[in-house]
Amino acid sequence: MTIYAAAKQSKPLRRFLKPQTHKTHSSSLFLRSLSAEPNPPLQEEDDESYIAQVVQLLQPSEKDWNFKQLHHLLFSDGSNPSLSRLFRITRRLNYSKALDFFDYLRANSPNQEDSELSSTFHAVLDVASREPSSQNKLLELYRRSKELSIPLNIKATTLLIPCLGRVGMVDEALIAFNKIDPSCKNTHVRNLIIRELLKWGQVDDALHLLDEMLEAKAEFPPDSVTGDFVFGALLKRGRAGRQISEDEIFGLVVKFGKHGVFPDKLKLTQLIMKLCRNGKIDDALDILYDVMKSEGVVEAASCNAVLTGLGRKNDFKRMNLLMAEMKERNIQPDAVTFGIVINFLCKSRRVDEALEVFEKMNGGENDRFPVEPDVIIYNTLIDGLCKVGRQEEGLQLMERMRLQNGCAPNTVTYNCLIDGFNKVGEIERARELFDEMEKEKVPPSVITLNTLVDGMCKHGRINSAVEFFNEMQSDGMKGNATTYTTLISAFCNVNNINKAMQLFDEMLRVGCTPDAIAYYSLISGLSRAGRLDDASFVVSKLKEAGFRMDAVSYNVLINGLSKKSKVEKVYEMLKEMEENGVKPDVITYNTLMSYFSKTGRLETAHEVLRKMLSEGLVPTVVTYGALIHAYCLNGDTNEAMKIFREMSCASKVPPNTVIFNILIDSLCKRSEVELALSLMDEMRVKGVKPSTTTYNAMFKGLREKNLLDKAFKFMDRMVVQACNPDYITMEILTEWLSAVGETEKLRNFVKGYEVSVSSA
DNA sequence: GTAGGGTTAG
Repeated sequence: MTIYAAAKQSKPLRRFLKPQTHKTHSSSLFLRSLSAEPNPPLQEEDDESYIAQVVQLLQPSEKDWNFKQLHHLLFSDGSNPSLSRLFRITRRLNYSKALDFFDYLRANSPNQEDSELSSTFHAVLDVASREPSSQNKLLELYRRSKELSIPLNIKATTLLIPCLGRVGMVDEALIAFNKIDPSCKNTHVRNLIIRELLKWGQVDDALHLLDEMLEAKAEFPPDSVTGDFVFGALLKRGRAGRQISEDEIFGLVVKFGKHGVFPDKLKLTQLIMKLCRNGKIDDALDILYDVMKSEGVVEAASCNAVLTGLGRKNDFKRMNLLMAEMKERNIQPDAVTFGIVINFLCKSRRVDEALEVFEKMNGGENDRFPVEPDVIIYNTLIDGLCKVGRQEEGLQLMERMRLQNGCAPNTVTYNCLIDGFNKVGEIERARELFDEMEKEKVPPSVITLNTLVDGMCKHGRINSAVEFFNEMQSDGMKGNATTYTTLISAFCNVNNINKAMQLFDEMLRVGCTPDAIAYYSLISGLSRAGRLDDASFVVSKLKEAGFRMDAVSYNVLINGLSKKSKVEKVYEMLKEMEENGVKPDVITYNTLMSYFSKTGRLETAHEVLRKMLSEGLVPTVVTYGALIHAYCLNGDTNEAMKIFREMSCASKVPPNTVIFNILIDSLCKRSEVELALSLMDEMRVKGVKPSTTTYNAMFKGLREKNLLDKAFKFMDRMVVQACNPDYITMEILTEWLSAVGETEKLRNFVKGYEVSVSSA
């Protein structure tokens, strides 16, 4: 509908254009119009001939107008013609004539009123809007109206707002809107101005006007058009102006709902997705239930969006409630709905429940709408099975897929299975599956490549991995950042830093852009290898590439630097962190504390602890470990024991094996073996498992006091607990037991492990 | 629906 057609339908104008037919009138006009029916009313006939005459007079160019006759026709009885007549005359002229006529009226009309000017000006605008290059003409007219202070009526403003908006003169549009009489500000004109305000990012102005419309008893409430573009605007983001917060979105949707205006199916789903993405699941659910209750159209997609959000929050209870609600309201679940539930169960390692849902979805007796599982659902299940080590069942499910029409295994299916066999160390089976892909004409992807490369790396076959990568490359497949990161990390882990660096260079050379993870991995590898200059070089490259250092990467560097006692550099790093707005975390503080503790700087360690607490960070078992270690190294086992007692009761951080090890080692070294033994008991009582280090410390202490029986007891316990001795254990025991002629016991000890290995 | 990464104490 054109703007003109819309105007024609609105009431005030119709009153001008049509004969008066008010039933309460007993005037002659009323009778005449009645008697004239069904023929055109006389009034209109009169108007028509009058208008035709005036228009005729206006046909020559302005200088040739018959001003006398014109004046006579227009103003002969001393009063101006009706607004309706002027409007209709003007609308029959072309743009330039209309403008001339308007100027003539302004100059000559004897009793000039705002309404007359406004109405005629509106007619000029209307003419302009239907001519070529209407945009420029309207803008010109707008400027003119300001220059000459011509008041704009609602119709004129309605025409001008979109035109001003189009060229970004949104402030002017708002001024024009504000000048309209409040009682005329109908929904249509409000829609126009709000739309422009939103378009140009003037969110606050828009929301303010919207609020007026959304009031409970608003005179001009929102309509479906309002809803349409407001909901649309709520979905867009990152455009000019401030962001509309999720809370505002929720509030608006609710208020629209109170006026019976709801987002359409698609927008509802998108709004819900947006809310869910930002953690506003409760709001998303509220909106969904609102629409359901108002009997709006809700389809599975909207419910699926909420189900996804609930799944992410691990809220299985409400997932079930929503599905029950869907059933009640006859909202048919689709494959995606089942996929979400199955995926949730698989990711929570509840694979058997996932399989139950799967069996029910198309075969269950109580389901009115059977849904065929699709490839994605099969793949989800196969991945779920593989992730809990049931890759054989995964294989069976793949066979079952082949039996279902249109559900052939694809690349993802194979990738999941290959990863499954990799994770349990069955590299050969993984490789066989890869070969099977070629036979089955399922193309491998870069993920297939990376999965196999990772499997080989994780099982100590880095060279095979490189070889395989090269083969794939000669087959035309390209690696990506993940491929290189996998290999780089693998080489770092075996301390082959040069090879790692070489791969990084290769990655750049072949035009594969490293991502942040690639940089982080190399930085970590270099730091751990003590090559801090190389590490900081890579840091500079990371920054050049536009990535940012995060707390973890700084921690890696700080740890590396403190291991090399480069304290000044550590402080430099801390300063840089602050400058870059990266807050030190618990691990940063723990790293610092353990460095100062190890180097005997107890006071500095305490200072770090104070700072950490003042930052609101909660000490962990590692924090206590560092502190206890510091006191032990200072020879103050009493204070160490005091902290040990405090940590479990006051701070509720239970000590772990490492804490006990520190204390037992220190006590044994100070010949307080009895106390160490009592800690061993405490470990048993508290269910903290001793490690090889624990036993080694204990054996050293016991040897000093020659407490053989106790040593034998611990040797038995090590065997029972399958706690493997290391070379230190063997050194202590061999030396001690040989010296006292108990080599038989030592032999049995070693044999015990052989037995446990063979039985396993 | 599938792949890669880095941090602290003995």
